[in-house]
Amino acid sequence: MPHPPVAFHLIPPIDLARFLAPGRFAPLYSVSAFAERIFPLEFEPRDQFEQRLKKIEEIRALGHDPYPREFRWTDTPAALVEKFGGATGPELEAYKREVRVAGRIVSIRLMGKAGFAHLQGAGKRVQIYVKKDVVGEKGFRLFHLLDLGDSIGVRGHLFRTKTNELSIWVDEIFFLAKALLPLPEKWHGLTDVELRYRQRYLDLIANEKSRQIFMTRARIIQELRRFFDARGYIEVETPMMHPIPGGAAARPFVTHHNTLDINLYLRIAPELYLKRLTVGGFDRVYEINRNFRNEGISTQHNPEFTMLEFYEAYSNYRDLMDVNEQLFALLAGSITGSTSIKYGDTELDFSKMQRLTMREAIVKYWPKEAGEAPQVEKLALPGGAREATSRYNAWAKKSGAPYAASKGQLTDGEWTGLLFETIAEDKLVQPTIVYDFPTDISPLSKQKPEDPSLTERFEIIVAGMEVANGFSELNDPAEQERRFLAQIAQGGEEMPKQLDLDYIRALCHGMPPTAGEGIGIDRLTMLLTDSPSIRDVILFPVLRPEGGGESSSTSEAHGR
RNA sequence: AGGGGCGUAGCUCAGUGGUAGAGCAGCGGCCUUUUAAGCCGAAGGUCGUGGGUUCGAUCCCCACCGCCCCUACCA
Repeated sequence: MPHPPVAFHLIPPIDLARFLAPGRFAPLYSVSAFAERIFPLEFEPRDQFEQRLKKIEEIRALGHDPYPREFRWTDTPAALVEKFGGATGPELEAYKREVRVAGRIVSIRLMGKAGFAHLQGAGKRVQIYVKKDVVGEKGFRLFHLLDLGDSIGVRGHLFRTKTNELSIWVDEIFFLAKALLPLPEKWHGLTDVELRYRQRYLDLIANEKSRQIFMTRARIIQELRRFFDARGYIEVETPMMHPIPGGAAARPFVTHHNTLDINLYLRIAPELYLKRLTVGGFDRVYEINRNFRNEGISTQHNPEFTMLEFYEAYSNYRDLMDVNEQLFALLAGSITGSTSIKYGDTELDFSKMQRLTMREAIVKYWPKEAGEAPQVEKLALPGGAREATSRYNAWAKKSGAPYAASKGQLTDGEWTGLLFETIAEDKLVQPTIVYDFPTDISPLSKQKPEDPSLTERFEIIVAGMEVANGFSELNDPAEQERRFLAQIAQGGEEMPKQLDLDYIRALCHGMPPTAGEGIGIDRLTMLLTDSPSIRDVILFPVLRPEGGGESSSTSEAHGR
């Protein structure tokens, strides 16, 4: 059986005599003073908190540092379960080696002069057996002082109990850290969603499912890095604080730099900086990082969210579509073991992606009850999308179907986009590439040579969610300036207020033909972990502050 | 922002117009292979907050706070 190398030598052994010298563990503060200070903060339950503070003193009295510096371990609980889960009692007896294991105590069963507990570490539990005869009087007193939630280390060897559970026969207990507050209920765990989000640390301890989701999220990001690294991309970090927010249409958060005395905006997209890098000769770049949008919160929106953005010189949006089909199939396979994955009540098949132009999608998902579907050619005519929308809306009003509400005057392209979102987007459950977006709603994409009203842009929609958005990047500085100015002229809170002149200047130095794309990591993770809400895949989603934080009606970011 | 739902012990949940209950956790006791350990005993609550109706409100009504879901917003 494998015996992993143990890195005991990395840190020189401590001088125990000096370390345990009298007074060494004298409390730095009085327990009751701590309790007085902390309880205005309302950490509950107070009785258990105080009980445990007293135990700290008793642990000190036994000669243990209640908060020691380290513990040299040989195996995690998870590793033991993995390696020895199948070993029989006699096998363990024959292969009797010393193990040193650390973990959090998640169950205790005390029985007079012996007892059992479960140590949880690296996501798995292993049982320990502590016998007074073995650990001695003091060791057993320490065992008695343990609470659920405490961190301990043990030294011992593996065996199987009468009921055949893999367990550690403990020779020595090392106290590692005190838990002053109790763990959630051991059987039902933590089910209150609000508590799960606010106190994610408890959720992670108590709910294996939650732990798995975040492990999977980490693997997804790992896989993505591997995918792009293998294709000659380099990873970069561009600014999160922008003097001019750009690269998307969204309301930014505002912050202030004191020394420079300027307002800065938390970025709504890294796009314009990444393309400056393409100008600079980084032909393949990607960034995985946060964007911030001062907008609504829902099961699909968190004010800060993680995007992968990547740019590839000398390619176009068709190349990206092909890359995406590979990437999504590969990810689904490596993360879930199959290209067909369960999401809610449906099976999503990532082995292929339907491709539809935006106009085709409108025609395909036009409700029969709303009358004859418009022709693709009709939608392309001036006023065509608008006419179709009003025909649809007339029916929607009567039938109670979603209404395509427009604010103000819309252009043909905006009508097309609106109609698409109203009737088609949420119908796109199976992975679908929707392409050829109207120019009017795609200020950063290159137009189609044969039809300047459309751009070489696509989105990947899965389970009705936009998970990716890519295009052939507009690199004509004159055309880019025209579109920026049009946006500014149009106004509105989510439109840029100011021309990003340096970006135009960068384009003037010549950006090679480039294809670029953003993939929403949070939504991708939702799909691959079968999570219905984005908050299930974000460790600390945005919530209102606890205890009724001040309601600042003077939010600068809103400018209202 | 609008609609619906929820808020009872640290956690998971019952419950009632007459002032509150269980399990787990915690406390005391018994128990040297248990495993949602068991047994005995004691403790733990401004029933989210504030008003109102009522002789009496945790329950009914109103407002507020927080969370969840749907809609809206989010190219």
